[in-house]
Amino acid sequence: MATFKTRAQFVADDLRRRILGGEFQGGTQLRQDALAKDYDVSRIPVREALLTLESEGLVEFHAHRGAFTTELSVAKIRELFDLRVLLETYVLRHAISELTEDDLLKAERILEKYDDALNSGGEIDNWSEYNFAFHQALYAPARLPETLALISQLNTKSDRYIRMQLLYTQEIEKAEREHHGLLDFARQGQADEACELLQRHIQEACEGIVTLLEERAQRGDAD
Amino acid sequence: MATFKTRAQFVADDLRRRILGGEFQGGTQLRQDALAKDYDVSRIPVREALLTLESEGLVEFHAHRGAFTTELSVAKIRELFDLRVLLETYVLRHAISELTEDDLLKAERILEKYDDALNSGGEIDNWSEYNFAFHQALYAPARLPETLALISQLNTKSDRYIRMQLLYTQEIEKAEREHHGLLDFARQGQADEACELLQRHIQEACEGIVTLLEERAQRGDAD
DNA sequence: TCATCGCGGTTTGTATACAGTGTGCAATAA
DNA sequence: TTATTGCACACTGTATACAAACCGCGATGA
Repeated sequence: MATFKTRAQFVADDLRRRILGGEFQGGTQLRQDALAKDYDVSRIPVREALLTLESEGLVEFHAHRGAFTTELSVAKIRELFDLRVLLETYVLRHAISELTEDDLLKAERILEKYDDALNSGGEIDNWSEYNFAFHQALYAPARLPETLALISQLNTKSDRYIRMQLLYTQEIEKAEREHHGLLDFARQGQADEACELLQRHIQEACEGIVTLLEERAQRGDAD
Repeated sequence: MATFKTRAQFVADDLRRRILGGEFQGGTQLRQDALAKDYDVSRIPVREALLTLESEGLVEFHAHRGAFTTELSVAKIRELFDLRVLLETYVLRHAISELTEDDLLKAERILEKYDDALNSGGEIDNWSEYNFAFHQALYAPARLPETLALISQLNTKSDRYIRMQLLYTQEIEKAEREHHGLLDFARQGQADEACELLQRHIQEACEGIVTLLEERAQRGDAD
């Protein structure tokens, strides 16, 4: 497991972080030469990293023109979040019927760490990771690895927008309350209630993002 | 759109065809050098092709050990088909509420072509393509491109097993009848009935594959 | 004025060459 | 005989070098 990273993987991981962190505007071209100099490697591992990111939906290749960061339309964002509702409620329901005490403890521990981080100052950067880790922990007992991989894929694609919303609105506390609610329902085996809460949790986040994007579009903002 | 293929894309497309066609046993190593000679290109485009196929789930990379074709466990196959049911009934329901006469005609035309191919002899090789084209045509009116992309991904991953089932059992006629049934329900706007049929259609194919794999495992077959 | 063509520079795509890692076999010792 | 070490080979991962495609700008002509 501790298989040490190849240069291409390293570049892919770091570039993913930078893209999700909002360092590039949507649609900007990622010059292979510049990236190669950034990381002090040749263009080969850079190209391979970009291919990986393409498969994750973060960049797009155009033959002989290179790689560009992607930008999602409002319609696509809505579609992704609808898919998340479909897949995540599906897997949550399966998980709840298989939950052990140990699973609950693990999820709880992540939630606590996240609470601490929240109280000790707004470390928004890795909030996104905590958030996803909590959801993963809650879903893991379902033992549906392919499904979890799909969910992970959808989350990666929409991650930039989730972060944006958290930066500009103060919805973290709300998300936190809902996470506690999810865990409580799960502990009591109330699958229907948990799924309903999860659905609202995802849909309201989506609406928050959409209104933010539309406000921005109306102001003609580029930043 | 007629953007001409790069060598890497060409290799990826052909290699995908070969893998899905069953040319390689699951788990066999794909030597970059050998493939490069096969296609008379250098190893660079071969590596990029393999990376693309990795993102499609057809091969797996192990650092410093190369690429191996994947093999799915029965549990994973079941999981993939369950996901197909979930996503395809979801998108079919959306499609039916948006269907135009034109959409129906397009789907019908594909079905007819497929009927012809079936009557004029068992061209199983591209049956798989017809099958997927028909489903896509039926789903297209939903206008959910991200969802269709996910469905396409799931189909690619399970394609090898679908072909295997078709080769060893005589289920094509059954699938054909069900396709006509789907189209009829769609035409009449009977979403519930269509989704139920679709669900059976997918689940029974899955069971066929699973029994085939289990028979094979019991016989200790390698081929 | 505006469209079209062509050319040079820039950037991507690919071949070749080299470095680093894993693997298997042989030699050695217990 | 069996376990272990070390070496050689094979293959992957990456750097460098070259070929080909795109893009922008200026010249040319209607």
